[in-house]
Amino acid sequence: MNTLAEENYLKAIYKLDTNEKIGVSTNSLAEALNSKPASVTDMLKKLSEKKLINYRKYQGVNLSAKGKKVAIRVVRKHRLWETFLVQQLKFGWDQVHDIAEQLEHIHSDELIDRLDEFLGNPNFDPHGDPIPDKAGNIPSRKELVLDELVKNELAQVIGVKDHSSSFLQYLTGLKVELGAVIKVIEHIEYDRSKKVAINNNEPFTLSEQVCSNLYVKRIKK
Amino acid sequence: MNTLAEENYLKAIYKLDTNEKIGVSTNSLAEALNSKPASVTDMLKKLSEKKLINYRKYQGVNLSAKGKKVAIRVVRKHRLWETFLVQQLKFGWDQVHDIAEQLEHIHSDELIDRLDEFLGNPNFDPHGDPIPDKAGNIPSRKELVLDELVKNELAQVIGVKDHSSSFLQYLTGLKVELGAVIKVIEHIEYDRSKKVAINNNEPFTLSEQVCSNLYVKRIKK
DNA sequence: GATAATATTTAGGCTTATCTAAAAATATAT
DNA sequence: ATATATTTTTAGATAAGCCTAAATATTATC
Repeated sequence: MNTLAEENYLKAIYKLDTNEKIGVSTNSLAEALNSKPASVTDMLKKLSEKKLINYRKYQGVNLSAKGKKVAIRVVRKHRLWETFLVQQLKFGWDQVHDIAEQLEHIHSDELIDRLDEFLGNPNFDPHGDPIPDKAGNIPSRKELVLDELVKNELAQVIGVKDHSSSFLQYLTGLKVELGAVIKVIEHIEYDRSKKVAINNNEPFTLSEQVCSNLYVKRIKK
Repeated sequence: MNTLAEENYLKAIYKLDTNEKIGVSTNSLAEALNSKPASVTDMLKKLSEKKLINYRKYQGVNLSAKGKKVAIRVVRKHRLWETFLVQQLKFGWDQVHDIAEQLEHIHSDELIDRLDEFLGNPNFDPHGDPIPDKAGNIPSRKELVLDELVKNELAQVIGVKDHSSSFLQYLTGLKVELGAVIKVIEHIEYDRSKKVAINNNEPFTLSEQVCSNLYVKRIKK
C-alpha cells in the first residue's frame, strides 16, 4: 500500500503526463505539488525503487504500468467522492475539491466499489471529468471546447477544464452549468470573446479564456 | 488543526478516561494505541504544550476542555461515518470499524454536518453507541446489560460493549441484532450463562461473557 | 521503611518527507 | 562552440512520530 505522499506524486505525474514521449519534469512536479525540486528528486528515487515510475536522472519521469494503476485508482476515488458530495450531500461543484482531495486517500476497495454502485455507477463527475471504472477503464469523448464553435452553433455544456472555485462560482452566477444548452450568438474577432445565450435566455459575453475552459458537445438545432 | 496522530491520542485518552479523578496511564495508552510507552510520553509532552491535555509527569493525563472538544468531534465523525456505511452502503456492522477509523480524520465541519443531516441526525450508530451532536452533546441512556436481567424479563437489544468483528459476526449468526427482542428463559447459576429467545424463536444459550457485552432496554411484556 | 517490582521518562536512533544551498548536468544563445 | 542560463541533483538539516535500552519514579511487599 502507498503512502499519502506517494499517491499524490503518482496522481500529479499522471495529470502532467500529456505528451506521451517526453517525461514529466522535476520542476513542473514541484510546482504542481507546491514543493521544491529537491524534494521531488528525493521522492522520484523512492518511487523508482518501488517500480512505480520510470525515471532516469535529468530525463523526467513517466508512470510504470503499476504506477498508472495506482494513479487511476486515486483519480477514480477522487471523482466518485466528488460525485457523492454534490449528488448526495448537495455541495456546490465549487466546494468539493479540497474534501475529495482528502477522501481520495481512504484505503478500501470495497468502500469505493459500494460507493460507485450507490451513486449509480456514474461515468462523469460534477465537473464533467470521466470516472475510471473498477478495472481502470476511462470513459472517453472527444474534447471540444466552446472556443471552437462558430456563430449559431448549439451545444451542451459537459465539463470544465479549469477547476478553480473562482471559475466555477463565476459560471454558477451565469447559470452556466453542466447540461445547460449554449448558443453562440456572435464571435467577436477583436478579443476572440463570444456572445452566447444559455437555455435561450438573455445573451451575454464570455471571454476567450472562459470559452477555452468549457467543454461542450454539439447538438443539432 | 490537529494531526492524525494527535487526534488518535486524544480519542484514546477520551475513551480510557472513565475514572474521573485518576489520570489515564502511559502504559494503558500505549496498549490502546498499539505503541510503546516511550512514544506515548513524547506525544503527551506535545499535547500538553498545545494545551490539549493536563499532564504532570508520572501522574497520568486528562483531557483539557479544548482536547475534549477535539476528541468528541472525532468520535462524532467516526460514528456518523459508521452509520453512513451501514445505513447507506449496506456494510455489515462488523465491517465498518477500520474504514471509519480512516474517515474520522477527514477535516471539514461542513462535510460532517451535511452528512449528519443526510443520515437524518441519528442519535445512535450501528453498534448502539451515542453520536455526539454538532455542539458536542451526547445522547445518554442508562446502561443496562443483558447480564443484569432475570428470568422472564423481556428486553430490546440496543448496543454492544465489545466491538470486535468476531463478536459482531457471532451475534449476527444468532440473529442478535439491534432492535431484536430478547427474552430471558432461564439463568444458569453454575456458569452464569443464560438461555434466551430472540424474537420468540428457538431458545439458545448465551455465555456470561456475551451477556455482559450486550446493552439492552427493558420492555413490558 | 527498605527493598523489590512496576511504571514512566530520558537518551539516542531511525524513517519519511520536507527544506536550503551548493554542485553538476542540460539547454540556450550568441 | 563556448559562455550563460536553466534545470536537476546532491549534501546536509529539520520536524514528526515512532523505536530500544537505560535511567529514574512510583507503588507494592515484606
